[in-house]
Amino acid sequence: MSRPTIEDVARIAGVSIATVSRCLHMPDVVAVKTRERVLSAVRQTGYNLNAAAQSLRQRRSNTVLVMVPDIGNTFFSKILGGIESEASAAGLTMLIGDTGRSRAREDAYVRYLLNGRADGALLLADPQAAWFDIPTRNAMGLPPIVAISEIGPDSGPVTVSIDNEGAAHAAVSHLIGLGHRRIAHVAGPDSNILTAQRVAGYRRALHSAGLQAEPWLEFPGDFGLTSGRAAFARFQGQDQRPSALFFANDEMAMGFLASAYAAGVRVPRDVSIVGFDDIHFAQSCIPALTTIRQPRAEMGAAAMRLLLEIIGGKAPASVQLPYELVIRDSTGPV
Amino acid sequence: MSRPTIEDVARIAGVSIATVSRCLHMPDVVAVKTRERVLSAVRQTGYNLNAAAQSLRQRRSNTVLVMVPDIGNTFFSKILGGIESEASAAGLTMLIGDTGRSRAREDAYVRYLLNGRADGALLLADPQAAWFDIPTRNAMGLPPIVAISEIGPDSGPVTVSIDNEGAAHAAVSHLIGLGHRRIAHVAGPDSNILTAQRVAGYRRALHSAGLQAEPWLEFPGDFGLTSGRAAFARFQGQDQRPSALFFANDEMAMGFLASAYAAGVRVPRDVSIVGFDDIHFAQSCIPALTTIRQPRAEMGAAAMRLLLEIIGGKAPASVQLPYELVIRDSTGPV
DNA sequence: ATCCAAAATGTAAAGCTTTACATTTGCCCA
DNA sequence: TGGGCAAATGTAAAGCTTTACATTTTGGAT
Repeated sequence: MSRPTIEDVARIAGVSIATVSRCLHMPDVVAVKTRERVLSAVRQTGYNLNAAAQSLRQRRSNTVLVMVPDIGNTFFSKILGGIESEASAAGLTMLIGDTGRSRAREDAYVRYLLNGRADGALLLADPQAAWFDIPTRNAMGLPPIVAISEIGPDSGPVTVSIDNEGAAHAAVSHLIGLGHRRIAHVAGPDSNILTAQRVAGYRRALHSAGLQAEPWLEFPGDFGLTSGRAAFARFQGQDQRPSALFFANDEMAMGFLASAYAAGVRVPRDVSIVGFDDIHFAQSCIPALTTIRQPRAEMGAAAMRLLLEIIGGKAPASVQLPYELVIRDSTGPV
Repeated sequence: MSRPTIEDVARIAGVSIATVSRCLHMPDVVAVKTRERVLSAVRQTGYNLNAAAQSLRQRRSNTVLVMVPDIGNTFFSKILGGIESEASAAGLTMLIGDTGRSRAREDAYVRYLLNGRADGALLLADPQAAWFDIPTRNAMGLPPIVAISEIGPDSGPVTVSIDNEGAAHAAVSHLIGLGHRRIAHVAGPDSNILTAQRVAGYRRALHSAGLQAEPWLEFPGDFGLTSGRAAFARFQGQDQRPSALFFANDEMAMGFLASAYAAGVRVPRDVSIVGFDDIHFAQSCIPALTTIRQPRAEMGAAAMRLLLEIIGGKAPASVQLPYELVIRDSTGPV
């Protein structure tokens, strides 16, 4: 015996399939007595809607897909929480696709969208392929998309972001305010759109203070723990060590802290550290990390709301949310 | 103009819809010339399969749902990686549902399964509701399920796990081997099935060494940073401080480390610390954390393979994978 | 040229639901 | 009792694909 269908329910309840369908979706238009009979038949048969048939008929799936570049990156989790709450409030199921920054996986999820399995998508990272610019997307018939944070502005989708350049500026200005003059920056990967913005903010802050931006004070990085450790090695090896470092994310700062501790370099006495993101563990770093907090839950929620608007036929503008400099124990006077 | 259908493609290519379908799924049975014509028509129209129709007809969705209790918990990410690689090798798309340990969300994903949107599910946590025992599941007509780690054994699904009791035993024995005699355990939440297993291993290790398991050495915890900090407060306040603590997970150990550092208590000189899980940040704790590594990617992969077997009609047995004690810098002699 | 088997293609049904429209039922009032 | 209107229910089509089976085409052998 295979899955019961709406027809089985109808037969048992002694009504037509239309009435069963109405019982399930618009219960108030069917007579109370009938409704009871139908619902009891539903229980009796253990009936469940066939989502494929429903979705085929309704031409929508009541699902939203969130494409995450790396689910292991703690930065994304709170964003997902924000998305989920808005999505479920709107009756949509949120599903997460982890692209692992791989082209193949990304393509798999794009196909998912193209096949109509989701009514829209939220992008948490710059895609590998260029399928997200508006003309291409329309040509492909892709459902609407909203990007969060890591995406280029040109002809791309509606976006939720913070002022990364301004935030970097604020972080570095904080260091300057503490008397630091030789301040290094550990950047993100070149491929990431945020990298350039944060570098720009770093440089501008230096300039505002009459300082020179020196190439040898700009360290490469890739957002990973290891590149934080590498940054420490480079820091150690320099003749004129910077008295402070601004990291493009918290994870790299944590890698640096671990290496510094192991080498007996004290933070913030010997060197001040500022991170970016305020991830979960930032408060429990040793020492607790000064960083830039992004309103992650709110970013997710805002993106989901934008997506719902687009699905509803509107054409909302991109949104920029406020960041916050969270001063903890990893920064101090020179 | 709405989405092109297979019929549009057929018309343009001058063939029947059956041929188009065959071109897409069994290209070798159609003549080369025809195939070319069809594929060009596909490109021309920008045709994409309608997943709903396909799934309706085929009675499967080529999707596997992974239910995660808390996507922000870094413990899960590598498991997901393992699942993904096996899933995509089998032509399935992996989707993640974050239940947030909330009953409502969990129900939403169960409904997702019941509606036939996924061909099977992987459970990364003990469900809130009791829908996963085999009789209930069969009665509901749920697709097959495999659980990873955090699930009770009774009448539940096929499971992939490690020997938690043995691992806890190994961790505590390591401390005993270093000369520790007063060893505390910071447990997980009571609701979690793993908690009891790890407590049991802790107690057994003490007994094996002729030590007494004392209630005042068993601290409560909830796997969060904060309960690690609370454990430190309790540790501080005790007359006879333990010389070592075994934590039921790394995150709590990290909370403890942060508080200890702030209070000037040195690890491992003043107190030795062992965690559990070997999460990403464990190697960059200060000091680097001695912990139990679970083969997370392999656990995910194994679970996915089991699920595929069940889908394929077999009835595989549960699997237990080896753990490993990773000794770093947070443990030392008394 | 004819015939046959194999290859290629076509036809049509099935899969399950939603929904516009048609029909029936129930109720109130005259 | 009958008429009329609203409420309740039913009928049937549409949504798009896969696939068993039927039919046509191809190509080779005689």
